[in-house]
Amino acid sequence: MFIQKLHKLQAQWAKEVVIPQESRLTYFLSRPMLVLDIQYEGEKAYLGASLLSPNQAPIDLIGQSQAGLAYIPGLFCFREGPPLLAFVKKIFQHKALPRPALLIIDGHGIAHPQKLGVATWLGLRLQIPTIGCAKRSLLPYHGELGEERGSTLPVMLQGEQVGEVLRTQEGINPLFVSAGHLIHLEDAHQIMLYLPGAYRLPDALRQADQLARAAARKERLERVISLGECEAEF
DNA sequence: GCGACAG
DNA sequence: ATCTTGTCGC
Ligand SMILES: [Mg+2]
Repeated sequence: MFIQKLHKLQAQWAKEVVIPQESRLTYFLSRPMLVLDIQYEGEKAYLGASLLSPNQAPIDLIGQSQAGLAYIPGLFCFREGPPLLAFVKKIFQHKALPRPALLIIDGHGIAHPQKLGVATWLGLRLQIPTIGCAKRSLLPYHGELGEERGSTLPVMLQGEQVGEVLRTQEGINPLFVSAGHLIHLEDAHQIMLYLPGAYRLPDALRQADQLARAAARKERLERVISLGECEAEF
């Protein structure tokens, strides 16, 4: 069946994932990073992004594309991957925008049954470091998470830690962080805690979500760069 | 076999 | 994700 072929593709791609041993935190924190999210209206995909550069105001970006497959848990990369890829490529081509050295995506990286979440998929396609940040876990985890900000619990897969449950604000439900590609969990952890914000989700993710939502409602936005239609590649 | 299951 | 107002609790 078609679904089985997609699983096989994921298993094949998972072999290409690179999780470095060394930290590059100082590098990541000194370069622009792009935080992404999507909203849908039928098959239309509306993209929103916050481009963060050190000591500069965030740049708001929106765009539109077409959803990939219907949503199937575990095969999320085939739905959101293509539109995200088209959007990011267009951002890279835009000569007036700084080129991000890291992408943060609303979804999982390798904290996935096949170690192929949407953040990993996008990292592989672009060969750029990516972090997956989800609001719910796909994999089981156990233990008592501390109430203070920064508390974590490991998310395991076949004896290997593939992600973490991370409390970003005291007494607030945690997020699920995992490396996507070309970065390790420790750096991803530090970066998620470094991102500004007083709520469960870092401000940049909230902003990306709101931008995508505003784009879906076709609102007239100021100080937002619209990249228009982004042709999704299968 | 059944239920769960990122967005 | 989306359909959608008020409402309960800190
Ligand atoms: Mg989302």
